[in-house]
Amino acid sequence: MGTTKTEIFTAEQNRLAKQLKAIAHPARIAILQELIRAEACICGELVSEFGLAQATISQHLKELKNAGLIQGNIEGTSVCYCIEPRAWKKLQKEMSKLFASYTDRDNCC
Amino acid sequence: MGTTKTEIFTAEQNRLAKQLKAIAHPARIAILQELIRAEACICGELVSEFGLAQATISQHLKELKNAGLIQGNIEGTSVCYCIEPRAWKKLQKEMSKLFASYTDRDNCC
DNA sequence: TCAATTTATCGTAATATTGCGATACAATTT
DNA sequence: AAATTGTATCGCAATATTACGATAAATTGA
Repeated sequence: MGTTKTEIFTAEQNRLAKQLKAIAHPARIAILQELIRAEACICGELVSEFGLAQATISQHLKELKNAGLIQGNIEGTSVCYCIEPRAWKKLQKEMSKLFASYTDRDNCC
Repeated sequence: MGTTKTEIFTAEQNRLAKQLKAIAHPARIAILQELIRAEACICGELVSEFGLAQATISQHLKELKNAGLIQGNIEGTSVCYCIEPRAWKKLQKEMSKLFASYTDRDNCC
C-alpha cells in the first residue's frame, strides 16, 4: 500500500502523470518560468532568487530532470539548466489534446 | 518541514500547482478522460471500469472536486460527475500560456 | 597543491499521498 | 419501516514528498 497502481493504467497515462507531477509544485513552476524567462539559462541563481535552501532547489531541479523536462550542462564550476525542447513540446501537445478533447455540453448533469 | 512553502510563491503559481497535482495521477487522468469520453456523465461505473476499490475511486473524485476540476450532482441514489467547464477552460488557457511562453532558442546551454 | 566556489548527495524530521476494508450515510424500493 | 443500492468517510499501514543542515564532489583560480 501507499504506492500507485501503475499496472492498471496505460503507459501514456503513467508518463503524463509523472511529468505533470514534476511540474505540480509551486517551486518547480517558478523554476520553469524562470528558465523560460531568462535570457541565458540560469543555475544557482535560483537559490538566491527564491527563499529556499540550496539543497532544496537542487532537489527540485533533479526531479524536473528526472521527468525529462529540463537538461543541465556543466559550465565551469556551475551548472546551466534549461528546458528540454523535445519533451516540452511533446507534453504541450499531449496536454492540448487532453484539454481539447473536452467540448462543453450543457446536457451534462 | 515536510510542508510546501506556499508563502514564497504567487497565488497563481500555487493555484496552478494545486490543480496540476490533482491531475497528476494515472487514475485521475483516466477518470478525467472517461468523464470527457462518456456520452453521459458517469458515476460509480468508474469503480467497475478500473481495478480500484470503491473507496479509492471516491477519494480520487474528491480530490478532483477539491481542485475544482469536476462537479458532482446527486441523481437518485447515485452521483453523476462531470468536468467543471469554467475551471477546465481556465486551466487550459493557463497551461497553453505556460507552454507557449517558451520558444526554442538554440543558443541555450 | 590549496583554497574557494558551486552543485550534488546523504540523512533526517515533518507531513502528504495512496489504497483499502469497514462502516456510516442517503435515497430509493419493497 | 426495512431492505437495497450507491457513495462518502474513517482509520490504518505503506510509501512518497518536502525541506534543510551537513557534507561530499567537482572545477576554477591563486
